[in-house]
Amino acid sequence: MGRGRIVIRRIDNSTSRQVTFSKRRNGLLKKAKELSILCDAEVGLIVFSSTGRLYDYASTRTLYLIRNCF
Amino acid sequence: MGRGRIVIRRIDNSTSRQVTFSKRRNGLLKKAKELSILCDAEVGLIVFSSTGRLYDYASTRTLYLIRNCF
DNA sequence: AACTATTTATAAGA
DNA sequence: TTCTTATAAATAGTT
Repeated sequence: MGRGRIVIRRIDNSTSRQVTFSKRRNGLLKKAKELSILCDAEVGLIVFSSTGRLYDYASTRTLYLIRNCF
Repeated sequence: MGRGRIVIRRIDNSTSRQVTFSKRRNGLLKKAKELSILCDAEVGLIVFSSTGRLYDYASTRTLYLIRNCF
């Protein structure tokens, strides 16, 4: 899905890992939202970066439930 | 991302909605797992179908935390 | 942060 | 409904 194929294993180089995290995190959040809209499904997604920043998406009240866990 | 472009809105036809749900749910779960492995990130994903079935992925202990909410 | 060659996901069809 | 395939979309490597 890019200039070359990659193996799904931890990316060693921290800069590359950061860049890939940013790209794929955005892609994942977009697809989570699309799934909930297209299919009328409840979706809750949380992503923590290695630096502890939180990114999330939830279709309705799911997010509140999840956040109450932390 | 297929034979034609689609607009992101609720799919009216329930059969099509079911089929799309199945395909995209699998894709989303796969990408959630890839993100966690590639980028060493914590990822928690839960999806409820309209019939109430639960599908999920979590990189480590996230899932347990989420499940305790329900 | 943009670009683009290429891989991957998937909408429609069989 | 499982498999196929044409095509849209995501993204790896580059600039």
